[in-house]
Amino acid sequence: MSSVVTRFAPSPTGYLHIGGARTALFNWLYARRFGGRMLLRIEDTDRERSTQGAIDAILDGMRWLGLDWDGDVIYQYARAERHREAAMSLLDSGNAYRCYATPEELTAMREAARAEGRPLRYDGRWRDRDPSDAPAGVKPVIRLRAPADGETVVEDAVQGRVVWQNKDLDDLVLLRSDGNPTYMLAVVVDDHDMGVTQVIRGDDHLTNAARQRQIYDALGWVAPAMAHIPLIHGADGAKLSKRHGALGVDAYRDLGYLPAALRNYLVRLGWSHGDQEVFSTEEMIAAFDLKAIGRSPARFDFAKLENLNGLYIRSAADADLVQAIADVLPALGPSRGIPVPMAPDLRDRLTAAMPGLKERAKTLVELLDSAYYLTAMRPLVPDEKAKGLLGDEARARLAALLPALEALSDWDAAATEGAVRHFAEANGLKLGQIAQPLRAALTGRATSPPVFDVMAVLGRTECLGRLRDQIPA
RNA sequence: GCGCCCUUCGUCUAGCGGUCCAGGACGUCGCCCUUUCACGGCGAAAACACGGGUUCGAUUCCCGUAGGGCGCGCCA
Repeated sequence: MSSVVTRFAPSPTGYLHIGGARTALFNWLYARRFGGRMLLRIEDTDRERSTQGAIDAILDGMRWLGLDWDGDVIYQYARAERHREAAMSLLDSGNAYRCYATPEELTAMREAARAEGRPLRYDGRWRDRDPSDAPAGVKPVIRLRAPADGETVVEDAVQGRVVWQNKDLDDLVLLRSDGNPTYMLAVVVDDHDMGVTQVIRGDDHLTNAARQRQIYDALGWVAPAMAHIPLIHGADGAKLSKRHGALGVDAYRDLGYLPAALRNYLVRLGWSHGDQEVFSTEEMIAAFDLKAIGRSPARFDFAKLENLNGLYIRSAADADLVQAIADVLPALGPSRGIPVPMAPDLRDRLTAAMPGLKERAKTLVELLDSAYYLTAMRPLVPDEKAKGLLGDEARARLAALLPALEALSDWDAAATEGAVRHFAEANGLKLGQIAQPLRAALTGRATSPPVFDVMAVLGRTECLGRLRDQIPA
């Protein structure tokens, strides 16, 4: 009874995209669910395209999402010698052979096949050829001598039993002509050596699973259990591209999404647990199950993510939200009118205003925008809608109200509300007729948290000042 | 072209042969609450791709068709 080992194995050729993030999440949940470990392996055998920047972005993305891995990060390329060994042993056992076909030759072969409507597969031209035919000066690749007949079967935890006829699978390259392993070989050797018991990855790898199964068999190893999860599509149903939501997770952070909300959204994309929509991390771990993963691709829906994010914002602690804003602030740039880093007194006022603000924001960015009134300098510049609320009549009312506010000894929400309500009653006004101009004068906007709460946060001096700014001379 | 996979409201999904004139959530619309906007509450419209079987009975099982996706690299 070996304990569960999963792995997340991104190739460092770009940021951690949303599909990769979900794959990581599922691997993480599965490992946590069964008290196992999740390993992280960077698949950097493509020396041309792998970059340190991408590695950093992936690691940062996972940390931000709260997905930790067990043990050290494993770099696949560092294990190339071990992969070569495996290829050589396959050569020795007759399960692999040298192929001297040049890249140009193979391209021509594929083009001819395409033109004639034949399958685009390597034709095995060196499979049984005598080594003495080897052309001089051509460095060979090493190919797997895959079984020609019969079938290859993958028992997939999500896809079920999937069967390929071996005649439809060609002899894949194990070792390139420069002696470096291919992905197909490296994955098999690494998963085996790392003791991986459960592979969970995107179903773009399903065909690879069959070919990898053949390598396992040739090596005489037992293949890990497989689970191929459906891909995430864009809102239009087409493959997720940069045009849709295929942003790096760092972009979601900068858009003002909370990691917990993104995790919750992602886990419900393709997976379900009855009618439950909201999951704490603990609940997710307790409920996660490969069997409940669907087989059809899911479309990414920003509206639902936003809704969930709003829910997480509303239920977050005020201080945590202020900290979260402080954290994204540098990425948002100076255009928000808030100095970076945030001054301590602003932090305090933001925290005080948070109960009213968080109720009406779906993202941290909205939260920040709605805090405009806290940071705005006198005299405020009202936006168009606020201007509409500050006509001559409204400003005259504010002028009439001013003395009552000035006379207040206590300045809290209850006191100001009492004064304003009394004023409205005495003048035969509906509360909105005075509260709305008040809001516009104090916040420069037509919408805000409850205006008496705003007044309490802003304080007497600032409020009276902003009111006088609007009163006709 | 060949192989594999998929197909329930606009979207994410529940459903594992009768409980389904199909349930939940987001979104949309309406009403209520209300100093604005939100939140919250109540309600509405909205789906089993199509055609054959199997069965007393199919959303559920099988086979086709159509549509979509993925793969077919000395990329991963």
